Amino acid sequence: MIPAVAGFNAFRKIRLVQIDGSGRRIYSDFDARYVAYSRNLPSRIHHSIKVQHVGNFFELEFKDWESRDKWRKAHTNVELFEGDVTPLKRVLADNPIHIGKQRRCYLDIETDSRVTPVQAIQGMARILSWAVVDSRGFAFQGCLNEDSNDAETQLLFDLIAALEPYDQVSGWNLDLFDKPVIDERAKLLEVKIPRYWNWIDQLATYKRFNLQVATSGDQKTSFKLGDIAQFEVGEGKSNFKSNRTWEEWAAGGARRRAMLEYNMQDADLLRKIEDKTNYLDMNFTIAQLCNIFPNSHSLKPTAQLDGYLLRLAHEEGFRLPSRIEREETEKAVGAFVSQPTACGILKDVFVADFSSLYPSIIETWNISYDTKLGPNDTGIPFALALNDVRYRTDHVGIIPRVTEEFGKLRTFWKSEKARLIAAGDTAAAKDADRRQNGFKVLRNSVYGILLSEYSRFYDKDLGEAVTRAGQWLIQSIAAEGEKLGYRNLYNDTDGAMFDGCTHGEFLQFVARLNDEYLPAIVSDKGCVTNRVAVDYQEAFERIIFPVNDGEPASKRYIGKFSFYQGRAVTGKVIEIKGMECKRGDSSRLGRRMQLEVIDRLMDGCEDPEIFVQMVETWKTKITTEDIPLEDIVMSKSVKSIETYKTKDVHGREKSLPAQARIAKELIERGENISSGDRVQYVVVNSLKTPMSLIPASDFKGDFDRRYVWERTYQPSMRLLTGAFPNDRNWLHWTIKKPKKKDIPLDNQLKLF
DNA sequence: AACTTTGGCGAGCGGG
DNA sequence: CCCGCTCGCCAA
Repeated sequence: MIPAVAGFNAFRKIRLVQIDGSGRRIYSDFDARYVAYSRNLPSRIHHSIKVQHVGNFFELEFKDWESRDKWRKAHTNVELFEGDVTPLKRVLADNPIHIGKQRRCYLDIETDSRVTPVQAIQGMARILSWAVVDSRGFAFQGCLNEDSNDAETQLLFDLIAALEPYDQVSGWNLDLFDKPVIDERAKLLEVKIPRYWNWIDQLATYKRFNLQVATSGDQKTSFKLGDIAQFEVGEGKSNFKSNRTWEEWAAGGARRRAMLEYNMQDADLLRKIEDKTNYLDMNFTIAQLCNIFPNSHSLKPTAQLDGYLLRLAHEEGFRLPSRIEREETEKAVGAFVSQPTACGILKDVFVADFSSLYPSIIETWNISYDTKLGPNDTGIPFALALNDVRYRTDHVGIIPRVTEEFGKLRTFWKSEKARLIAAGDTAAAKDADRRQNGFKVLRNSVYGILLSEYSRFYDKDLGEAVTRAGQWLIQSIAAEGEKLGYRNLYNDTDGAMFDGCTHGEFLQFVARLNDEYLPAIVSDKGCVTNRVAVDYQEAFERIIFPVNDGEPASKRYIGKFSFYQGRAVTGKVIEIKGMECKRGDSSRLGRRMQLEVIDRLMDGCEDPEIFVQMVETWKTKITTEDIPLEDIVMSKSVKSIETYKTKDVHGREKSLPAQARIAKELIERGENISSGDRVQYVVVNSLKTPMSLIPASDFKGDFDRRYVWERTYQPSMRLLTGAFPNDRNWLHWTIKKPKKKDIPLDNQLKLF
């Protein structure tokens, strides 16, 4: 196996990079090949297309990307495989290459603050300084000597030299700022940037991996480096004014040194964040498992699965479908979600969960592009999917084969982890843990690519076979529970909640589902092997669904566990789903008040009067006292400004949403706000339509107190209505006039 | 030579 | 006052 740390195009060649014993790069070149595979030889092949047998396929080789593309478009009737694959991906799939360990560094640059960030990424700002830190903490720095092209050229040369010993370069918002700035300046100054680095955006990496871990709303209000560093490593940025880099650089002496220090501090924060989170390491592990280089692109599931599957296909002599450009894809139906069937403080609620529902369905029904039967295919044994599409069962399909493999590899690395921990090898155990988690990530992303229009595996029949089976299974076990006299409270996708039974009864129920019921109903559909199973791991001592407009809401609840991860719980273990306190776009005071209410409710307080007092206290505080800015600002992310709908359905002009109006204003002032960035604003008058707002940075003390109270109270009100639906009129403390239908007379509340 | 999915909630906007 | 729509964010 060749351990390659990087690879890139180099004029009709693909150049792979290896590292020798003394850390020097060794290059090996491969032909850049533009190929496609076909089962049959298409008639009248032009002589410029080279054809040869490869396994059971004909390999068609074209002279370049354009000619392959043109031929594909002109011959859509010919079933071509892997006809989209880039030469680099081809080399990685077809050769005994594995992704070598990366020598990683962290990079941050400072640029001329006199031009806007938007202009800076167009190449209009000089780079004033750079800082590079590596995993061991070794640091390097460069500073512009004078305001001239020659000096900046030297600065870039020095940067290239500093990066030279590394393979992977990480930076915060690297893809949307530092990298484009460097590229543009290098182009302008005619400096050639080597191609052998894997550039990875640490912000994008953080966002991707942080999605999976439970976090509070407070942590989600900002993804600025300083705020994330504060949260992860308890260390913020200094008070250097980053919008005055030019002045500080120009002043020279101590002020210039302060700028350099600030620059270096940021680069070092990147290292500290990684040391804490290991997200870049996690991504490297996944990239390595998939035979792709660990750059920003490697964060995407399509890239990961493509890398893994192209290699597997090459090794085993099958071929993957070509990715085709689609106009637009039809929407597929997804999971089943029910509305909770009860309100109040519900006690002793039991949860049955399907383990790895979608992968287990794929394996059970053998759902794959290569097992799907057409309406005219007869005489072949099949499993019948719930969308009436049949999947042959006489061989295991590629897609289930892969989910199964991911599952087995995960099990293997889990046991390795345990073995290594027992052996006292913590470093290797950590690595094993990353691998088991990597295979979990990969296994769960397989379903996504069946319904992604950008994926070579897109097929609505495959994706819907999965989701409809899921709907059918969850509804089936919900009905089975009801047959036993349990009350089915709520279901979402793969989990069903019941009350009206005991722990022992529920254990038996779940055992019977697994031993008899599920195997029987699945076998009825023609499935040969059953991989579908439910797990009983959680029970709630109490659970509350919030209520809005008299209806309990789906996707939201608070609960206190009595049984968690398969074990009895004695302490206070709380679960909060979907509530405002977990959201980064809710009001800070709303989160605070809601957490206080949740805390009391979960402590077992069932006296509404206590909560009435709590509401009164909060209301007095908010309607009379001073409130700091941080409690008043709203924070939301924005998309790129052109993508907002400016017209309503009748074609009339309509105003943009609040966050977009603020973003637009900030962009006009020259700030660098791009898709995914968050903006902060204060509502000055909520009675106007549209509301009057100001950017948080303009705050001088003027804000709408009524609005702040509504945003604070509503999240708690809905929970209190859920807990005590008939004891109080919780609308009493709202400021906007209550609607008639909201007056909570018993006969007007549905469902209970 | 680059984009995992659908379901659902609540805020805000504006028309009828 | 009600409703349909968009948007951001979360559950799975």
